[in-house]
This record gives sequence, C-alpha cells and structure tokens, in this order.
Amino acid sequence: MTDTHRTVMHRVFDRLFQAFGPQYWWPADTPFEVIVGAILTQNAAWRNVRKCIENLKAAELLDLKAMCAASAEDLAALIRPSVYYNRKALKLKTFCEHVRTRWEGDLDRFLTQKMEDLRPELLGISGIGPETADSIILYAAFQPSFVVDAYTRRILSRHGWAVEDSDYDELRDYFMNSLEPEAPFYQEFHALLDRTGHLFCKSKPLCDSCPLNGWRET
DNA sequence: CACCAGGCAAGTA
DNA sequence: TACTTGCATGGT
Repeated sequence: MTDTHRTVMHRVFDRLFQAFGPQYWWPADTPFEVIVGAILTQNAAWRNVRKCIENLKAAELLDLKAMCAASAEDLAALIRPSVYYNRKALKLKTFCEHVRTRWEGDLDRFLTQKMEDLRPELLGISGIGPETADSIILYAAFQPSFVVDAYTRRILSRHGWAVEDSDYDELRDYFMNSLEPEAPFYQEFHALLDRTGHLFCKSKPLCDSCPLNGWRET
C-alpha cells in the first residue's frame, strides 16, 4: 500500500484519539472472558452482554473447563439478555469443546500459536465468523489482526472511501496493508471507530459534530 | 405498539 | 456465487 494510504489512516486515527482519548478496550479480566464476550456480543448491545458475563461469573462458569461441564440449557438460561441465547449457548459449548479436545484445554497454547494458524482455526469453528475471530485474535491473543465491524464499514463509506462493494477480508487488508502491525495500536483504532459509530453513525448520516468531518482538509 | 441493534450459518436457486 | 432467512432479547 502506498505512503498516502498510511498517512491518511494515521490522520484519521489521530483525529479520533484527540477527540475521545484512550478507550481501554476490551473490558474483561481474562482472555477467556474476552472470547465469551466476543461471541455473546454478536448482533447484541454490549450493555446486555455485560449482564450475561456477570451471570456466568456468579455461576462460576466463566472458565473453560467449567463451561465444558455445563449443559447448553444451563448456559442458555444465564445468557438470555444477549439475544439468540439458545444458539449462543451452543456456540460457547462448541468453542470450549474445540479447545478441550484439540488443545487438551490449554487456552494459552491455543492463543499463542502464530496468527496465520490461529485465524483459520478459529474460522473453522462453527459460530465464529471473521469479525469474532479477529476480535479474539486482537483482544484475547494480543496479536495484530484488524477488526472490521459494521460501524467501521459505515464510517469509511460516509467519509468518502469507496468501500461499498468490498468484502470483509478486502477491508481488513486495506487497514493491515496501510498500518504497522502492532496489537495495541489496532486495539485502540478499532475501539475508537466503534465509539465514533455509536455516537455519530447510527440513524443520522454525517452528524455535524463527528470529529472526522473535514478530515481531508487538515 | 413498532422498530432497531447488526454477526453467523444454513438454505435457496 | 449471490441472495434470503432464522436466531429471539431489551431498549427507545
């Protein structure tokens, strides 16, 4: 990717960082908690996911072995607020079962394999698509895989990037070919884009106070 | 009450 | 390959 792409991406990052400051993502105590949150937040509001995490924590099920031992029905009852709870209970079970059987339950060894191996393995687990896989790689494994969510796509499109027809991997490549692969930087960038989306990119197009307005001129 | 949040997998042609 | 549908809660 050209030097101008890199410069443009950094300019966008700087604007958002100056507007909002550090975001302190992901809000979780352990890598396992990050993974559970990544699955539960699919098509769900984070405030509801937080309740689910607290329910699981209170039931002492926020642990890979404990979750393997729990029934899908019991998990479903605890994660009701996350939407699609029956489906997500199965997704959690499927993930835990995968790590238990393929990695003898060693989550740390699973997450510390190199990204080129980890990403396809995650994508091969039913219930984990590209956005969830990249969230896990970036925030649970601390490896630089850029997360592209619906807000990222909308923000880019509304501020003049021609990204309407790009698929997930094309957009991810767009970021990763422009930026140096540093996990803390990717973490902050995605968190800032998410915050921008929440504040300015919902129903109203191009809100007047969005910090990205006029980004080309400076 | 209607509608939105907004990822993934399976099904259709 | 491209498009559609099921999932199914809680907040506005």
